[in-house]
Amino acid sequence: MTDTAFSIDTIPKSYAPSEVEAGIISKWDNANLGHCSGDTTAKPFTILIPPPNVTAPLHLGHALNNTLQDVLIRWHRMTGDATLWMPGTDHAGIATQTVVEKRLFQQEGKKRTDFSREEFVSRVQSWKDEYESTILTQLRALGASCDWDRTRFTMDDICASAVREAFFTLFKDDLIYRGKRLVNWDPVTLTALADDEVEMKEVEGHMYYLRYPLEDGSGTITVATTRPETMLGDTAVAVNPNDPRAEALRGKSIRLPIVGRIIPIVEDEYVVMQGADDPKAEFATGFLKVTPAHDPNDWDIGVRHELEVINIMASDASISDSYGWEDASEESQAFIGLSREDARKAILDWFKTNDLLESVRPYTHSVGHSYRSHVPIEPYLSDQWYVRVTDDRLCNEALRALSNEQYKGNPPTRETGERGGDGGLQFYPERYAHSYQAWHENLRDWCISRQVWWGHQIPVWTKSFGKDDSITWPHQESEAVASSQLFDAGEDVTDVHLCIAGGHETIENEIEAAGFKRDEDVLDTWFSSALWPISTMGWPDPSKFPETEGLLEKFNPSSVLCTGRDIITLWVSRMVMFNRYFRGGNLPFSDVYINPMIQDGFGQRMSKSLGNGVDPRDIISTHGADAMRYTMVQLATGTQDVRLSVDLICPYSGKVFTPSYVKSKTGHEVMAPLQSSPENPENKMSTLYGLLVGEVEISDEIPLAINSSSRFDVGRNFANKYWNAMRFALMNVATPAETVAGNDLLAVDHWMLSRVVYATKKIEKALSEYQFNIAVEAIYDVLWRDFCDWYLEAIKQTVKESPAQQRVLLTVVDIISRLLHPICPFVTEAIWPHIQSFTKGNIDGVELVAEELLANSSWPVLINIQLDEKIISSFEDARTLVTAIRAARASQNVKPKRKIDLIASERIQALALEHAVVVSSLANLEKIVLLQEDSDGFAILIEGETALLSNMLDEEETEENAVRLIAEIAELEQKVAGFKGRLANASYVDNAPDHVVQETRDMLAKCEAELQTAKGALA
RNA sequence: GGGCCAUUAGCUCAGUUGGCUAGAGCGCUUCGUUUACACCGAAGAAGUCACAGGUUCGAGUCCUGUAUGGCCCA
Repeated sequence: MTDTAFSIDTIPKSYAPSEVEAGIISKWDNANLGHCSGDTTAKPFTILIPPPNVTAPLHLGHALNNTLQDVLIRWHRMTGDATLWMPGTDHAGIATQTVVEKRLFQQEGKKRTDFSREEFVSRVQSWKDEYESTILTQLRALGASCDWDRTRFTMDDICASAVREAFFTLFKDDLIYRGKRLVNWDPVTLTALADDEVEMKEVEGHMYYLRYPLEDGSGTITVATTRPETMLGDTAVAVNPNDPRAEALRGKSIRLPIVGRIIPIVEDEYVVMQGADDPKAEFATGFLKVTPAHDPNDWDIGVRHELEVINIMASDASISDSYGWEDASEESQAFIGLSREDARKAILDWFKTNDLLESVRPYTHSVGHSYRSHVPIEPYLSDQWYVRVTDDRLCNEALRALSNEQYKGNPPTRETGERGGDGGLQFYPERYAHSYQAWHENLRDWCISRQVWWGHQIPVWTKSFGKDDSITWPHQESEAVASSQLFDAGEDVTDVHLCIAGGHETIENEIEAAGFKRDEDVLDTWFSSALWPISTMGWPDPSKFPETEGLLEKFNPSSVLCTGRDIITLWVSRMVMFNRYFRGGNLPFSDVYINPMIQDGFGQRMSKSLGNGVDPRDIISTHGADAMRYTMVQLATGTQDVRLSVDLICPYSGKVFTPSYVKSKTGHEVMAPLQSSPENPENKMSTLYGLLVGEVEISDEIPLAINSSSRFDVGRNFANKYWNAMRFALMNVATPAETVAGNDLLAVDHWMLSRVVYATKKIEKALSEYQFNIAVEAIYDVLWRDFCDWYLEAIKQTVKESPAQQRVLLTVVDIISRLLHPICPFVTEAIWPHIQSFTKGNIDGVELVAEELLANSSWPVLINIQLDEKIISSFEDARTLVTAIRAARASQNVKPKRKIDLIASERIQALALEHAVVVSSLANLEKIVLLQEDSDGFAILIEGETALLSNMLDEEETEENAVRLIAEIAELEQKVAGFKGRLANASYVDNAPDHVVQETRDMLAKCEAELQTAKGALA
C-alpha cells in the first residue's frame, strides 16, 4: 500500500484553528451559506436572533446564546429544512445614548446639551456603526451561519416603518394613551431612567417619627418616614384596617403641619402594623404618611383611594410650588426653593420647634441611586405614553398563547372562540412558562416614552386648546390621522393629541403649521424589539421592501427563540402580544428556549465593574472557535446558571494560570490588581479589575493580563482529537471498496456502525429537545471512546488489507464529521475536502448526500442500515474480556509490552478466538488456550466465569494477589447479602415489576459466581 | 415580603414519568512514548447524593420542614 492518498504530512498532526478559520469563513461567505431565498418548498425552520445591543462588543453570554442558535440552524440546514436565521442589532436607546455621552464627555469635555439633537444623534449613529460592525464580525468569527443579506437594525428603514405603523394602529385602537406616572428621575442629569439603570445601595439613614394632629383636635398620631421633606405633598395618612385603632379613627382627618392641608385617614392593607411578622414592623408606628407624587407605593395607595396627587418638587428636586402644588400656605413659603437635603433639615427643625418630632432612630435601608450621577433617584411624577397591555386584546392573548400542558389552571376565555396560535407556545425548560404566566397575571400598563434622543421619536403632535377655542385641525377626516383628547381640569384646557401614520410628511407639516408640536420623547427600546419578528420580515408592507416579500407567510411564526430568562418579561411577552395583535393571532415563535447564565468561578455574574468578563475573541484566538463552541454547548444544561472559573493568560509566557483573588469593598471576589507570573514571580502584570479601580497602570513593565478560562481546554482537546483521528483514519484509507454489504463486515465494523447509529439517534433526540449537553456527550462518546479508543485500535491489524473495512472506516469518518459539524463547524469543514477526495461508494442502508461544503451536505440517514445484533453483542463481550484482562495486567503491574496467555473455559475461549485479532492485540496476548483441570494462573472474572492469565508475573509478585482477593471477597459478600435480603422480602418480590426482580436474581447469581471464583482463586 | 431555582467525587456538572450496584470531564495516583494524537494511551483512588422527617417493597429522584446560595418580582 504505497499509493495512499495521505502521507503522514498531508495533514498536520495538531489542529491550528487560527490557520484555518478565516479561510473557512470566506468559503461559507462565498457560498452565501446562510441565505434563504424563501421560495423553496422545504419545511421552514426559523430563528430570530435576539438582536445584541450596539452598546458594546459581544461577551461570553452572547457567545453561548448564538452558538446554540447556530447549532440548531446548522443541524436543520443539514436535514434539508429551509433555514432562516435572521441577524441584526438593537439600538438600545438609553444604554447607547449613555455610553456615547460618557465618551463625548471624556474625549471632548462636552455634554449632550452642547449639541443640537441632530448633531448628537449623528454622533450616536457613528458609535452604532462602529459597534454594529464589531458585533457582526464577532458573530462570523464564532461561526454563526446567519442570513447576512437580511441583517437588520432596529432603527433602519424597514424596522422604523413597522414601528410607525404599530404605534399608529395601537393609538387608533385606543391601546395607547397619555397618563401620569412616577418615573425614576435623576435630578442632576435631568432625565428619567429605566429601572435597570437604578442601582440599589444600602444607606445608613434615619427613621423619623412625626406627629400629625387630628383635625378635630382630639390628639395626634405618629407617622414614620425616612424622607420627612416629602410631607409637604402628603394627601392622606393610611392605617391598616386590621389595626385595632382604625375603627376609632374612621372618617377622621388630619391637619397637615406647616401646610395646613386637611387630609383623610384611609385604611389600606399595605400598611405594616406594629408587631407584625415583618422586619419593617420594628420601625413601624402603624401609620403611614401617603405622598402619591413622591413614592411609588404611596402612588398605588393614592390610586386605590382616589387621593389627590401633589407634586412639591421642581425637576432639580428642589421644593417648588410651580409644578402642581397649589395650596402652599404662608408658613410653607420658607421651604420653597430649598434643595431636598436642606428642606429635610429645615422641616425637621420646624417639627422639633413645634414639639411634633417624636424621635429619630438610625435606620439602614436600600435607596435607588442613579448609575450616572450617583445621587438618590427621585420618584417624579410626569406625563408619559402608555400601551394598554392590560387590555384583553394584548395581555390575555399572550396568556392564551401558552400551551395547555404548561398552563396552570385555565387561560382567560375569548368571547369569539378559539383562534389560531392559541396554546401554541412552549417553554424549554418548562418551568419558565410559570414566570411567563405569573407576569401576565400581574401586568401593569407599559410606559413607553423615554426622555432621550436616541430612538424612534414618538409620532404624536400635541396642541392645547382653551375652553373657548374651537377644536379643529388640518386633515381632520384623514385616515392617516388619529386623535385623542385629554381635558386638563387644572389648566382648564384640552390637550389634543394627533398620531399621524407613516409616509405623510405633508400632513405633518400642515399640522405643525397649525400649531401642533411633535412629542420630543422617543419610544422605549422594547417597543421596536417587540416588533422584531415581523418588522424584520417587512411588516406591514413587504412590497415596499422587495427583499422581504414572502417571508411573513413562510417564516412567521418562527420556530424557536433562544434567549436569557431575564428577557421573558421584557421581550418575549411583548413579542407575543404584538405578533398576535398585528398578525391575526399568529405567534412570533412556537418554542422559547431559555439558555443558562454564565457566572464566574464564584457564582458572580460576569460584569464590567468586577472585571471578570471574558471576551469571546480572546478565547477564539487562544483556543479556537470550535473549542469555544464545544465548551459552550457542553455548558448548556437544564440548570439555571453555569460557573466558569476565570483565569489569566500570562503575558510573558502565554500560559493560562489561576490568579490570586481578593475581596472587594462590595464583598465580591475579584482578581488582585497586581499578579505575579507563575514562571517567574519577579514578572508582574495588572488585571482588568486593577485597571478599573485605578490601582495599577499598564506599562511595559506591568502589562495587562487577559482574562481566559481553562474550561475551554476541553473543547480545544476535543477539536484536536477529532482532527488527529481523522488524519490517522484517512492515512489508512487507500482503495476503499465501492459497495459494502452486511456479509463483508467484520464484527468490529458492525459494532462501530451500531455506535454511530446510536449516537445519531441520541443527538437528534437531544437537539430536538434543546438538551445541548446531551448532544455533546453523544458526539464525545462516539468519537473518542468508541471510534478512537476501540475501533481505530481494533482495525489497525486489518484495515490496510481490506478495501471493505476501508469503506467502513471512511463512512464512519464521514458520518461522525456530519454529526459534529453543527457543534464544531470549522474543524469538520476543514477536514471535509480530504474525506471527499476518495472515490465515492457506500454501505448498504447508509444515505449520505455530499456537497462541496459540509455545511450544505446532508444529515446522515441511517434508518435502513442492517446490523446483526448477535455479532454486535458478541463484540461487546470481547470488549468486556479485553477490559478485564487489561485491569488484571495493571493491577499486577505487568509490563505493557509483555505478552501473556489467556487460559479460558470453552465459551470464553471461543469468544476470544472469534475476535482473536482484536483481543490479542488490545490485551497483548500470546496464546489463547483451553482451561484444564491443572491449569494455573491469575484468576479473573468474566461474566461470572473464571479465566486464568499466565506468564504475567515473576514469582514473588504473586503473593500480592492474596491481599487484593480478600478485599474483593468482602465486597462481594456484602453485595450478595444485599441482594438476598431484597429477594427475601416478600412484598418486594410481589410488588416490583417482574423484570426488575429478575434483574436482581441475575445480579445475585452473578455475584455469587464471582464470589465462588474469588474464593477458589485464593485457595 | 412573594415567586422560581440550586445544593451529587477536590473542581465543573450529568442523572427527564421512583428500579442506582450513583456517572462524565478536569484534577489527583500508578504505569506507558521509534511508527494517529502527551491538546495522548492503559489502569486506579475518590461520594452518608446539604440536613431532618415522611410516602413506598424500593428515594439522588416524590412530599413536608430546616440551612446555605443564586436569580426574578415587589
